[in-house]
Amino acid sequence: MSATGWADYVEEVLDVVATIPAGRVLSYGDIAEILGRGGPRQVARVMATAGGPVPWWRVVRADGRPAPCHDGEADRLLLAEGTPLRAPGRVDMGSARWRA
DNA sequence: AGCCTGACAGATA
DNA sequence: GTATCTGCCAGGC
Repeated sequence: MSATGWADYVEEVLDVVATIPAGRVLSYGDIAEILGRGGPRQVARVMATAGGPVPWWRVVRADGRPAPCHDGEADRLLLAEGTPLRAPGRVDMGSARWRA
């Protein structure tokens, strides 16, 4: 039952991203898993199309590397929020991974 | 209708 | 450690 349209999916994804506290991060696949539908590509698509009003920098790849867009900006923002970095420009998944 | 691209993920070399 | 391929799902041409 996927009576949910694209707009609803966008709202759910943005809602989850907006719920991520500062200093924590979630991977695209994690968000997809939390929602229970779609996939990492769909979450990424939402961020690319309507990820403006949300802290997109708190959404990183499974490797812990920030999204390829505004790379330097993501690093700066994550560092400013005190996100556990395993290396410069790389987030420590395992500590920074947020859980509801 | 088909083909290509992509803010991804996992495996392999 | 990085580079490359494939698989997945949806959108754009």
